Amino acid sequence: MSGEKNTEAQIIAAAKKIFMQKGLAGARMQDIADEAGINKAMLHYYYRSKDKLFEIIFNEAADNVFRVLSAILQSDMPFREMIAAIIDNYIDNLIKNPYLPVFVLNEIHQNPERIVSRFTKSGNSPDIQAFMDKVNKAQKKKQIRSIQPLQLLLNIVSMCIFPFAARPLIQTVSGASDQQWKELMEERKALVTEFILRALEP
Amino acid sequence: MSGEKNTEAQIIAAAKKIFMQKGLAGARMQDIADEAGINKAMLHYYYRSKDKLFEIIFNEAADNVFRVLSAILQSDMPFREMIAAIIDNYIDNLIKNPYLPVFVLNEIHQNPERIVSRFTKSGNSPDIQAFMDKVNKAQKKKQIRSIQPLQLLLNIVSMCIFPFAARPLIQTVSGASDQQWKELMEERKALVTEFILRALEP
DNA sequence: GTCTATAGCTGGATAGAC
DNA sequence: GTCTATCCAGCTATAGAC
Repeated sequence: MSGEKNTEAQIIAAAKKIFMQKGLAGARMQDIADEAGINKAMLHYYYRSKDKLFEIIFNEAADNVFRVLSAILQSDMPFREMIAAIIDNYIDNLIKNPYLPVFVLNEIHQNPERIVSRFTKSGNSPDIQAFMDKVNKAQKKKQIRSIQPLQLLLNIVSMCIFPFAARPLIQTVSGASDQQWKELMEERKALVTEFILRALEP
Repeated sequence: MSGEKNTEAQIIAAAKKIFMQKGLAGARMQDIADEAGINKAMLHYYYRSKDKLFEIIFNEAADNVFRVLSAILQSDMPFREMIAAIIDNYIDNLIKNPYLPVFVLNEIHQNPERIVSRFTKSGNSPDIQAFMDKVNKAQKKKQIRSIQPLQLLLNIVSMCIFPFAARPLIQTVSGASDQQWKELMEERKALVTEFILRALEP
């Protein structure tokens, strides 16, 4: 009875780290056990199988991706503030979770059904319709020029997420140190917001 | 002597398909053999090991990613045309190679040294400096407003590549069919170009 | 060159002692 | 609950016949 809750949490933390870095196929139960400072048998004792353990980690990660969007879409800030909030929150979140994009993108790609079911399961799926309504409303009011809402949303999340997915490549190409990388991403918060708002000027 | 050159090419084509979809860790030599219509032993006869075969496929894919950029960066078109050309070529290329982004991103992430060595090996590494010079020159001429060139480049490639990396998620969220997806991406060529040029207006 | 058979190893999962 | 030992499936790689 010594570990129990504690061991459980340690396993989740270790699994998160390993799965995020190596993906489902690349991760080894032994890696996770080592990371958690226990042995393989315990993993099965608590979480039955590799797949079950993975599912927990993946769902948590997928929810994380959605949550950032949906929280903001549900609020009713003015259009420009909403854009700024989406970008600020995404980039902040990704600075804290650098492996998230590649992990989620890769596993979705390997098994698309996973994300479909997670999205349908509602709870915190982002309300895309609400976003579209807001864009259309801002257009009617002549606050922004005409643009297809889905394409705008793609532009926003692309500019937020992609640099993190391509980080090793970007650091190689640009020769940026880890410190410079962080500064570059911090700069992006204001820069991307301004970039988008300028592009939308009527 | 029957197959020879032909068999070799068949193996590469099959390996490309399987590795692109499943990645290094997820792919099985048996999958590749099945796809090529031969048996496992042949793979080793021609390419020695799984790692060697993978390296060939990965290098080809990485070069592809770089080539799109470097060809345009080497030409000396006017600034606005260069932007349009980068976007057109990237999106066209990705419509033809939908698995490319996730594959390259994921494998770079698993083993960053791979891309570093590929980039250093020159040949067709994109000339980032040339891009930066062009942006600075356009700024001096007051053709565009002030922006850090690297950030601009990130914005451009992000908007081109990310949607393809996130395709299953986007189709789920938006409910787009495969046909609608293709139309959406075709639309993006003009849309992203206009979006960027508007954001850069002085 | 191409195939079948199999060696040799890795890794997920379980049995059973404590 | 936790550990050690072990089973067994699946995989890469090779040996050897044709």
